[in-house]
Amino acid sequence: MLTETSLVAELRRHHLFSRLPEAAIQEVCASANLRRLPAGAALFHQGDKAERFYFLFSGQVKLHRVVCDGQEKLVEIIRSGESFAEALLFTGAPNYPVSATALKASLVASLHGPHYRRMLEEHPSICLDILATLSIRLHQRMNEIDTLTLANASHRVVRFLYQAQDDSSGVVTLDVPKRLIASKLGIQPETFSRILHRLIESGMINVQRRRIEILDSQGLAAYQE
Amino acid sequence: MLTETSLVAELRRHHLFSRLPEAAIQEVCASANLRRLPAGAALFHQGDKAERFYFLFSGQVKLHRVVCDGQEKLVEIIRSGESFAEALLFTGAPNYPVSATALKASLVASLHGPHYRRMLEEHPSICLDILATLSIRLHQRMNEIDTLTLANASHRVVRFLYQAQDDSSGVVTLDVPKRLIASKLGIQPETFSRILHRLIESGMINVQRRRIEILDSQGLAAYQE
DNA sequence: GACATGAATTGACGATGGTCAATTTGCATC
DNA sequence: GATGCAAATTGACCATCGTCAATTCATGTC
Repeated sequence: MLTETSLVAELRRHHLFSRLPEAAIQEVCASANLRRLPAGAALFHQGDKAERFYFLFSGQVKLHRVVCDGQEKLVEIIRSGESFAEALLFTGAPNYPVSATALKASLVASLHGPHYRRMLEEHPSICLDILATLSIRLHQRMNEIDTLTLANASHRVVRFLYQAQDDSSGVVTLDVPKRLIASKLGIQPETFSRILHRLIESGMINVQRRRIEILDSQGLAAYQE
Repeated sequence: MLTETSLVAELRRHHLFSRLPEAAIQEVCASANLRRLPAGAALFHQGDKAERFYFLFSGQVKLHRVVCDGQEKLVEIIRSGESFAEALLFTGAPNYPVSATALKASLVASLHGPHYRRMLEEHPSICLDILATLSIRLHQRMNEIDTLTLANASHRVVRFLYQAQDDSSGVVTLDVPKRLIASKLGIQPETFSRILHRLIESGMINVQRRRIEILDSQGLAAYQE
């Protein structure tokens, strides 16, 4: 049961809920739970039965998969205000394809999938919004696939820097450990470190802790070519 | 204008249209074109203005992208009965993110996106079906990303063989040239050839032309580990 | 401030896979 | 069957990246 008005108000701002009439929101909240996760706690595991989806009020959650040789692969970082595992509402897949773990202490709403789905069937106009979100995510994935098939690791890193620029200000602020970035790029932490170093030496970027400054944007672009 | 009844009937079997009332189908067909493509012909190019989406009646079409260094990357093979470029209906993206080229002589319906979208807004119940399709595709992409981040090329090939089995009969029939498969796996044709050869030598598979037979399923699984 | 723990870095080494080139095979067309 | 062209294969070589190990650095706790 989710009652606190400030939290419900935050939920309403999300596109999954913004067009639902008040009564429907109330009903969804009635079957919702609030969960507090300390840093490092697991929310669900890959393969678990998937009846619930989630909304992150505060904190940070990572979605990750274990691939065959036991290695862990970062799929996505969830930030406050975002929903996750909602795609399962529609596929009918019975299990989560990823694991979810809190990176920082987090506050999440756990929502009942089938319940929400019934709401959706009664208010189908929202579907178009959701379609838009999913389509965009599909393109993001395609972009990632591009990045991963780029021949060498340097290209991937440079491409990542481009895409991660906060606002074309030339500054990239990493909000997760570098080894997770490396995992997402499909390279080893050591390799990531070496490539950054090479870019520093050639005067293209400047790195301080988790703050990366792009000095020579054209040079980087040329490096990609 | 799409009039031929057998083609319209085929269109109706697709989930994008199956739930539309007759009148709506008629209207969609009124703004549709029929296009015949010889093998090798381009349907649209990456970056083109995206006002239309497509349905393939017969033949084979590839969706591909040109990545930065001029190399071409296979995104997807479209087979008859499938629609493509329909995700753009919802994102509002103005341009195609891929190019489409006929691999074999093909017959496609070219449908007007905005027109169809208006239909959808009037019959929102179909949206749930479309949501399901998109969600499934999202998972496929995630799987591909897994494949691509697997450490080495052999793993990718083995994984591909597993996923491409027609019906767990242990037979994989490639319906496109091997170099396109290699492209999709993010490796070079030469490497693909060598890995297949290695698998043959170790007695795990048998290759005749484009027909690959999996002899030792357990052995392959172990190879993956 | 000392200490502990995990992240990041750096070096050395070796396997993997890309590149280039030459050759063979398969397929379609005349 | 002969010809031409693209696909596929094979070999040799080398750059790249992963692995292992040691070290430094950062962060939080007592």
